[in-house]
Amino acid sequence: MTNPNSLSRGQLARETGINSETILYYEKSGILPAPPRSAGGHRVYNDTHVQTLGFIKRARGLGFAPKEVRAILGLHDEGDQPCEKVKQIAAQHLEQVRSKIADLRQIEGLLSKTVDQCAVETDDQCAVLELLEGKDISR
Amino acid sequence: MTNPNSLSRGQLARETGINSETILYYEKSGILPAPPRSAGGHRVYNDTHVQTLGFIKRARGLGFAPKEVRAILGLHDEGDQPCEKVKQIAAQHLEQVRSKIADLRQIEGLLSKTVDQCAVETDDQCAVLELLEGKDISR
DNA sequence: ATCGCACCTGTAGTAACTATAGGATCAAGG
DNA sequence: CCTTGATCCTATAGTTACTACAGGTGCGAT
Repeated sequence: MTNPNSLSRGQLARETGINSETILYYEKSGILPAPPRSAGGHRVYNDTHVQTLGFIKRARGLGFAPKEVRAILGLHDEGDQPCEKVKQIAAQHLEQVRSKIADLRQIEGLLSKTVDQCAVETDDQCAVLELLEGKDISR
Repeated sequence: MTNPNSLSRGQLARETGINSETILYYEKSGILPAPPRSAGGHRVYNDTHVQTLGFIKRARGLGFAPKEVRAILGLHDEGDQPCEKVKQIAAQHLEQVRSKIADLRQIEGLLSKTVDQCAVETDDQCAVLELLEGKDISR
């Protein structure tokens, strides 16, 4: 039973691998619904919170910005016709991911070339520094 | 003369494309040396500031974290034998870039597959949502 | 000399958390 | 049953890297 239906914040944190302070923050920021409370005022979470946090974690893991996650979760609740909008958000995100990959590839090429060059020219001047100083290192 | 030797903060901002408030912030955070002042207390920048800001901008553009930039600039000043340390920072950064690319590639694959699938299965359930809900979409 | 823009300092806001302080509650052991 | 220690509560502050504002002064152009 990895899914008991009554957990404390600490248990929820351990269950989901999300920092227990972060859980409070998620509640404050409206991304996680406020759970019922015990007589003494302690939060009592259940399966749906485990699921929602899992959703958030996976989405963040896929690089969706918190804003996007909020947007998706919001749609989820509204019920309208979420698929279209979710797809739209996902497609847009996919584009961002692709352009980020392209950027990083370029950076990678430049950096690796420079670091290699640094290994060759023993001392003279640092190729990395030259790159950062805006010099043309293509020689 | 794209490089006059006496510029105001606004001019420096325009010259480098860096927000003029950010220039103040860089000074406070120790990444940009404090310039001399005019009689009335206004900052008077010069070429070296233009260069340093350019350096910072390029490094940030290459994805170096501000911490790393500070580290590199610090070495620059200390003079020790910067090349080795700079190379080390750059190589480490390169590794990070590469692993980020790998992560993003995986995300890209998953997302694009899912979005495509979403285009096919007209309505039923949203494939993107199913992915985020942790279901196995590989079918 | 004056007008208005740019500058000054200092503070607050932003996002997304993380951490702390001081006090209350819960659950387990004696 | 009652104590004790872990966990929880709220509220506030710190973090990073900026951005924005407020209220007041300097600077350059007319």
